[in-house]
Amino acid sequence: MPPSKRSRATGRITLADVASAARVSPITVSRALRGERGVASDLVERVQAAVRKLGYVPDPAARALASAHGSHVGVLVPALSNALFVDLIEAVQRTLRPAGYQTLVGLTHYDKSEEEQVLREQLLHRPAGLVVTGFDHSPATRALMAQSDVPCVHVMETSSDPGVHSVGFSQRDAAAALTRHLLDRGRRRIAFAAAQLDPRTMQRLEGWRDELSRRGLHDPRLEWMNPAPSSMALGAQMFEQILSQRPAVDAIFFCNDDLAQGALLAATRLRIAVPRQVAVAGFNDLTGSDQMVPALTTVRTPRGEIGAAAARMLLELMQGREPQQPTVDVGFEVVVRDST
Amino acid sequence: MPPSKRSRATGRITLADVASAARVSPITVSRALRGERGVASDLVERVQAAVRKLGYVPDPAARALASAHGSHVGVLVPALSNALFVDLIEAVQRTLRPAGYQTLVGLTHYDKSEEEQVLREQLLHRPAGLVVTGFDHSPATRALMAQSDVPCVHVMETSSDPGVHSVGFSQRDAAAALTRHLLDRGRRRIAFAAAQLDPRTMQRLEGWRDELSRRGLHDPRLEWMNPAPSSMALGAQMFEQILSQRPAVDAIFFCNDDLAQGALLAATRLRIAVPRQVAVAGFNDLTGSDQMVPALTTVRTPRGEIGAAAARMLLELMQGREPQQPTVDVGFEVVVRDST
DNA sequence: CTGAAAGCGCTTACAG
DNA sequence: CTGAAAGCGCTTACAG
Repeated sequence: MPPSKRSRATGRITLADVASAARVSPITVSRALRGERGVASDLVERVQAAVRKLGYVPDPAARALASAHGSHVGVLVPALSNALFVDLIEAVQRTLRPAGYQTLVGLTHYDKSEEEQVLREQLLHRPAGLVVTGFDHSPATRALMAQSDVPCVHVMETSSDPGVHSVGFSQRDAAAALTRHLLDRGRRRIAFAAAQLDPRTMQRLEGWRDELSRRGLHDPRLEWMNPAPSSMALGAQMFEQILSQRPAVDAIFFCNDDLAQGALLAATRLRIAVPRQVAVAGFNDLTGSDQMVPALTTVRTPRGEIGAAAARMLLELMQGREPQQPTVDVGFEVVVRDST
Repeated sequence: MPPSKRSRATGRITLADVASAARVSPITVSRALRGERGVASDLVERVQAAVRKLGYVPDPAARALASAHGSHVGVLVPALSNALFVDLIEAVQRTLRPAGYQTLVGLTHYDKSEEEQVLREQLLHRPAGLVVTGFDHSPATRALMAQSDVPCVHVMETSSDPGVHSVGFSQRDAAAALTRHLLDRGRRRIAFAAAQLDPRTMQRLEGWRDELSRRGLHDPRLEWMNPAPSSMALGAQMFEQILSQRPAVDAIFFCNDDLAQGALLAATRLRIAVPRQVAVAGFNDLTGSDQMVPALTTVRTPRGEIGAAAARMLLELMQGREPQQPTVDVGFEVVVRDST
């Protein structure tokens, strides 16, 4: 029977209905459902029975209004066009959903002021928690996060600052490890080719520099930094440019796999022998990298683990507990294939 | 000054604050802000001035509780691993955000019962509107959507059923057009290779069948249907299988670009001449397809337009207006490159 | 065209 | 350990 048009009643089963069915007060139902302890176990059972019988589900809006926050978590990432973040979000969502939290994705498009704007909107919706990419934010963004006292976990990078929670790995170490691999293969004129130039890319640049400087092999003319968005097409273009302007280069380390994939396709087109003439390496081990010809050497970055671990950490924080470790380093793995 | 610990006051600027500043009643503020007409223009101005002066922003939770629904839109898509849906979501979000709506992404993983579950959760949050992929839902899903009376726009496919709102294109016609292109190129033994086997893929199969049957060229043994998730690796594998088991095949129509990209890479690896020995075509024109060697012939599907048009249509519906057209067909384009 | 009252469905802070 | 009251910040339905 549809509710009368003139009434505001929603016809919804409410907490009050459960309370009268269980013959307890609404507050007790509320407490029992949220697992607050200090509720007699027989009452909890009566409440649960009534909930099952009536098919009661709490109203998130009412809950959000009455309590300090909603039952959703905001996740701020640069863009979904980078498959890295798609994997991250899938993992976050998979961990949070069973705990009853919705995931609200905010896209910053690698822009600090857009991030600030998105965060502002997200905060209006009073999220129960926040997952934020990296540490490079505008002062206003930092201030918003601090004021809001919404639990927050940073991902992709790690920090040892007190009070900061993070899950990631050392971008710098990972880049250094890959560079070391190229050196071990006998490469000496190793170019670094990057696009987008986000903070993590710049950390990879540092790792590459560290490793080469240490052996006196660092040559700033082999740094190819392009602020344009990363893409296969750009990788192809950079590959051609680098080889034509620096013919002696014997390896190129691309800061992301899509660039490297584009480079490998350009090599096929131009009939440039990889790795014989020039080795090509990427970063992130994205879809298709193992299918390239030759298969791409890269760094596998465990974004699935990062997402899951960050979500678990956030779950602790949202329950008012301090996680065992404020920082989780999930590591990385150099995946050697045929392109180096 | 932080709010007293003992008070429930949030310190937030409320509609009541705006009302007293503007010297009108709270209801008038509410009406003015929602653009409800029938509010004197001088009052509207006073309200707007007060809002600006106080920096007031409405509380979504309170709004959601008091009214029938929240200020967010649920978007149900199969998976973010298919770049198609990433583009769709970006476009939806770009259109909805300026109108004050948040986008809540629900992932169904190509599973009808998971879709049902996700929809159930979404509905609990009382979305203002819904964007749903396709028309193939479980009976329970259909019932939930019908009962909820949340405005809903279906995307990717179109329907002419009364009362149904949709934005998409004819998957079947698009596949037929691509098949025609292959026939025009002189191909006669054209295989159809598909993965995932979602409804749209099956419609493409029909389009391929239509076109070949019409000329007496349809051969069911050239249908390669694999329910596994679509990927470059699978495309490579299917390519090898098809050529070894059906050596006379002179073209392969892959139902999605990632499969076709994998096939092209396999061809490079196996030194099979494309398109000389066998033509390869894909579908969707995903990132990288123009970079392949040879560049991939495919069908460009305007998911950006679909997302934007669907969001605009939903905006109308959420304002209680009926859109000019209940169905928008955005069309498609066969993009001929070098692989056919 | 405008408003006073009631209510949306929960949880908080207090009291016992 | 449990509850009656008040309140979160809006909008609805009614009346004028």
